[in-house]
Amino acid sequence: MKAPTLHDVAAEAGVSIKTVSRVVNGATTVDPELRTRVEEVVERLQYVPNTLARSLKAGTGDTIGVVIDTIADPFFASLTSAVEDVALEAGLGTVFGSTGFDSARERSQVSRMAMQRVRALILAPTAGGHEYLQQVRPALPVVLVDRAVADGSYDVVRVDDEGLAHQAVAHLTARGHRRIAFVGSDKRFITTRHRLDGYHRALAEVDTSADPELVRPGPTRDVDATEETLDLLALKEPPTAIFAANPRAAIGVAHALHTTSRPDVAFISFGDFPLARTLEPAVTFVDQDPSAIGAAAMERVLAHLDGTAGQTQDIIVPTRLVERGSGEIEVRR
Amino acid sequence: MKAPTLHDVAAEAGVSIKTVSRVVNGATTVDPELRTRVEEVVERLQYVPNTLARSLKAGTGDTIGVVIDTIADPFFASLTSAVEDVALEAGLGTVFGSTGFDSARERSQVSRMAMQRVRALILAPTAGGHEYLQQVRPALPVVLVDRAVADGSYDVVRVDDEGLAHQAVAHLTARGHRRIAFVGSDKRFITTRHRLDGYHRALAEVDTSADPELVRPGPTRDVDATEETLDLLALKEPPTAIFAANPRAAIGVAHALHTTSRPDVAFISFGDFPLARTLEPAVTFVDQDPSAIGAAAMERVLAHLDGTAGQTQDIIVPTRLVERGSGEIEVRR
DNA sequence: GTGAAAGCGCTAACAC
DNA sequence: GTGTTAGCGCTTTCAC
Repeated sequence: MKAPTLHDVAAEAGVSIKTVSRVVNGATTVDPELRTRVEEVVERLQYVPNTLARSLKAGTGDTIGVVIDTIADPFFASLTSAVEDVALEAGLGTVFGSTGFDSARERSQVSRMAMQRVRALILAPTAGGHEYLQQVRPALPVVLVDRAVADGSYDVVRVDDEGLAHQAVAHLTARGHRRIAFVGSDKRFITTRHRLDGYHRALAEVDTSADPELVRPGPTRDVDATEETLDLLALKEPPTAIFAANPRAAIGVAHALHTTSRPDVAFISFGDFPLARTLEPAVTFVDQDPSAIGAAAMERVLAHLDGTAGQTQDIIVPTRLVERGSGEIEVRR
Repeated sequence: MKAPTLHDVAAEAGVSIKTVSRVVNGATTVDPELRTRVEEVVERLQYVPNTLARSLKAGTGDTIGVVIDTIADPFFASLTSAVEDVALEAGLGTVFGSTGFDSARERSQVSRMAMQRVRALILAPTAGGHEYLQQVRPALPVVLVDRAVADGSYDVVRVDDEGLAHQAVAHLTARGHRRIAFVGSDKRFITTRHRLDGYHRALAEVDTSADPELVRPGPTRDVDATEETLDLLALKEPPTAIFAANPRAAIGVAHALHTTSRPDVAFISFGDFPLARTLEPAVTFVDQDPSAIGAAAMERVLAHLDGTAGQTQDIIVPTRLVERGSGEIEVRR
């Protein structure tokens, strides 16, 4: 039981294959009588046009590819959702693939998408090398999201990691904090390193250097961030404030702070998370705006497809620090 | 600057197009010398096989389609992530489309996927009619997730909404609660109605009928659930316990409960959410296990593709109630 | 072990 | 306004 083709419809309606094609594609130059006859047969045979064939003919597909760490991460889920919304308006579908933070898997996902002839690729690059991308590029516009790669020749849409981390930590130093801990998720990520740079710069501005004991860029799961935080609180000289470098880490930190009843520790998160506004005190955060990043990336893709992209761009999506209480706690005297 | 084809490689290597095809597809029956020559040219020309053409020839694509409310919902993000993991092992890619709860958009997403000749469809149906699905079905295995449609002839993978809601509410009545509020997200969803049924049954078992004032199935955003909760708490006879019918509503309820300092109100959520374990008291919940649903749905899809699917199945993924404190609060005397 | 030719479903020329 | 033809890139006979 195969799907009917243009040919089948044409035979059934007693017209040529091309006439059916015209009807299906809404051409106006078709005799009204033939048109209705064809439409009737299309309906009866349940004819569904085959995009594969169309795309093969056209030389390019009608989907755009999104390759990210994992769709289960709310940051990337929002980002991808925004990409889909913009893509859909342009009549493009969305395929996605997750890397699981593995650069070999990233390569295989990208390769699969290149074989599928996606129109363009939106990629959150892993920590690995990206020379291979040069090879797909001629055929395929690539827009990076969230982080750049060493080779600066790609379009990127991201936030100002260094600057925002600096702003957050300066927010804390302005309230007298000097022992400020840094809890991140994975030092291998360039974003974590940039946020760490901002952290150090803010401390340097108040003539302080970070106590290595307070710098924990490592955890990859919440529970680790919780453990790191518990460990920090148990130090001889514990931190008076904590900067969490991403929402995942922040959730772990928040858990530790609450289960040990330490609302006196100042706390700022890089990225919002559900219930951050509900905790006592509510969690001050730097907004990451994933959906703005996704929408901007997709707009950039459309520009490439239009041929209006011009020079390589490094787009910094504007964000802000939202004061909710936890970041405004003054240092204890 | 077009992508090179088998033909280009063949010409360059001085062999036939078929030999190149064999090499690319890893056939063993190729002269080693020719093989290396071809491989060298493939590398030099950056040849990328065209899946579109392969699929056209094969008559079917190599992706599976996932159509859900929105990928920004953590429930569906986890579900989709699990689908992708299983699909990838089977060598299949994942396309997704969101309905935005709109049944017209659902139809257009499904239609787009049918045109793309996805191998199978995993669908979380909207509230609208689904007669149209009958038409795609012959060509396309369909597995529903999270909720069924009126026509019971589709495979479904879901949890036991009625039974779990009953279990949650019975958990509350067992602790003396009789004034138990129901806060949902959208009455139009069949899942909400099933959960409401379970709610009513549990109350009936203790010879109580629900006070209509306490039943709020309507909110669609957190802020609404927050407002509904504040309104409930302000009643002359407020509820002593609240059952939130989904995580989105639960986040709203939790916010209201915490900002008004009402830890005395018992509370159970249908579905876990980040920080549910961190709040005071930690939130008791019924597990929804989205990733088990996604994995089971994809396994079912693979069975269809193997031709081993057999009868239509209604798969109920086992779940459990996790006691964390908020659901174990006894009624005040 | 290798190659020539046909055809997957469609659209874009180009006749009629 | 409508039909015929060629060919998109690939795989699959079936000869050699």
